[in-house]
Amino acid sequence: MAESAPRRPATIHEVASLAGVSHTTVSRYLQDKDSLKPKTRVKVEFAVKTLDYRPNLVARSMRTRHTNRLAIVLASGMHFPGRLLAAASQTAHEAGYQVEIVSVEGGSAARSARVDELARSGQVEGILAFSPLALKGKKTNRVPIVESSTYDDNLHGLAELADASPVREIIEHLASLGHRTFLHVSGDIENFASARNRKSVYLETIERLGLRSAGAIDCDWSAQRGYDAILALPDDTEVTAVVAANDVVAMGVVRGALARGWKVPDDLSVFGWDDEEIGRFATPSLSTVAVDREAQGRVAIQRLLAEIRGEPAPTPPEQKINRLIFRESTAPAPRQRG
Amino acid sequence: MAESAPRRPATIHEVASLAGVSHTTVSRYLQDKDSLKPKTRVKVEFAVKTLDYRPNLVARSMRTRHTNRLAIVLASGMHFPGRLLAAASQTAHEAGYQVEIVSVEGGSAARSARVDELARSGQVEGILAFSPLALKGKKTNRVPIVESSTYDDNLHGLAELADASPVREIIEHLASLGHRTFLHVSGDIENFASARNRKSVYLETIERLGLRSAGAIDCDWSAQRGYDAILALPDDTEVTAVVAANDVVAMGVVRGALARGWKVPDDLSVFGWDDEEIGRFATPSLSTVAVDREAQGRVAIQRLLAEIRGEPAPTPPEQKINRLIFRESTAPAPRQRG
DNA sequence: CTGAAAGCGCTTACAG
DNA sequence: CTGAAAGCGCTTACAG
Repeated sequence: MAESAPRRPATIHEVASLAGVSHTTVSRYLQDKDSLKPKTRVKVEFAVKTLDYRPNLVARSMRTRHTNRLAIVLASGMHFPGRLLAAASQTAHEAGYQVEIVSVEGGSAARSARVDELARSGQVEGILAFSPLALKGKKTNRVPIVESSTYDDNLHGLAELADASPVREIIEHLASLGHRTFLHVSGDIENFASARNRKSVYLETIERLGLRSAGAIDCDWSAQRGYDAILALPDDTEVTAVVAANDVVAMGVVRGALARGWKVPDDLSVFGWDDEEIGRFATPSLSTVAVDREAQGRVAIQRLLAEIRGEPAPTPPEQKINRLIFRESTAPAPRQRG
Repeated sequence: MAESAPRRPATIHEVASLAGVSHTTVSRYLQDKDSLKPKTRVKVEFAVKTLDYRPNLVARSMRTRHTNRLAIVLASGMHFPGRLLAAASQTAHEAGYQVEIVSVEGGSAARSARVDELARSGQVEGILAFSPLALKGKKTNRVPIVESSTYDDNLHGLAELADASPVREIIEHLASLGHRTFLHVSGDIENFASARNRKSVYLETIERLGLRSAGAIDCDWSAQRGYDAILALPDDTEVTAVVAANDVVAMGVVRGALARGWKVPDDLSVFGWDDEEIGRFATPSLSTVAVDREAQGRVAIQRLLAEIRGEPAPTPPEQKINRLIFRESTAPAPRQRG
């Protein structure tokens, strides 16, 4: 079993000596095979194959001062947007970059320190951070960092992209169905700008439309908190519609309603967020917001690339990133309450 | 806005010259501050602070021939086991390694090529692959690669860890409830060893216990396939229990049953896998297999570290990794059918 | 078209 | 305790 295969990879010098040329020529072959004369090329080709040579990318990076790598930073344990990352990776590849995802542990300070270190390590040329950061100190000496929260914040007010704008649409839709008193089970307000944005849009819209809110409960994106939020409502609550932070929370809300003997959507309408597959098949299926994760990933990388190149931020895409999907968990408000 | 901050980080030489010492001394300071005499240390300390110096890790790696980095490879778009990765990262950190996650695109061949390239790039010291690979060619010249599928396969028969052993327990449990005819909606058989393992354990157990199977349907881990599998059953099917590949598929199965007018669990029992939060709050809540993702992540990294160090594979942990959870989606078999 | 030389930013024996 | 020198594996002007 224990192969005695050489662990040490071949170097460019070994290739050169086997081929009987200088290492300069081998390097040239690596950059552009056609720059060698055919006879030389064949010799080098043979040596590369024989030794199964691959250039050491660390050495190359050191010399070229380019790693062609970007990092996406997530908080450890954070829900992982697979489709967003796939799209981000692909966009980066098309621009000649490899993407790696780094999961950072600890509190905001520890995470920020790790990101700062990464940004100065010379290992990557740019960082996309989905982990909430608290970067301090000089921005100097480090590669560009695009923060997704900043990102959300910057887009606030830009109707097409602002992460929170669907909240307005959700409430307007529910109001058109006769709902008058709402409850918001927010996301992790403390750590996520998107959660803060949504909450503030919720409150603004309630106010603007002259509706009532029974509260905006802070939460941690967990189903249990959604469940608890419903159980905490008084028996004579006038709430007939709940806007939940995401589908997981929404599922907890639905279950909480059932536990109280309320029917969904007959007695209570519930709106989720994320269009999770499992919510589409739940009973009742969840009304939700489908987010174009691919577009988000693409746009985020494009922003980062622009910063790296020193170009102005790219214009946001035309298409809507968020789309409301109406399913079984929402219905007209019940007569007796509203 | 456009800060004119120097993009180029300070080098060790600049620190040395500001401190009035040799760069050797600065390097020494980086390794062990106490190896300098106090007066010198203060000077270096000051220069490091002033220039906001961080060593270039690429250069360091080149010299030390160590990157202290491991890669975890996932297939692009693949469901992302956040808790597993968090545990894997932490275990690696404790051993002095940073972990990066690389998402690879394309078919099996393209993905394998990318992994092979990574394994020879000198950028990482080991790779943990959760993407199904088809590595060919010599194993030589590349860093250790632990494949999660191989991993599952190796553990097959090792009751405590084998990924598929809960299937046996599930069937035994359901049989004890009077179920006699089963349906298995498998995972992605083609690409995942774990899916293959579970299917074969399913078939073995059915056989061993003298039960009946209406089939083991290949699937892609999607709810839609679970739904379709149920709709495809004949009206007079004797199936009273379904073992689904995961909670998402199970949710599709439940919904499919409802669409046919069957009650869950009264007419049909459904078992999922993964203990997803959303399935805990679904109605009916899903019976499922809770997987200790943290332990999986830890063990996988430990295996990789052992290979890197040339040590024998570590002994698997004592505790069970999988635990059955019985919820509302399973019940005794209906009288009229079984 | 090819080679000799310099250098990317570090670390590590080796002297002193 | 500190410094001069060599070298990690590449690429890139510069000559020829």
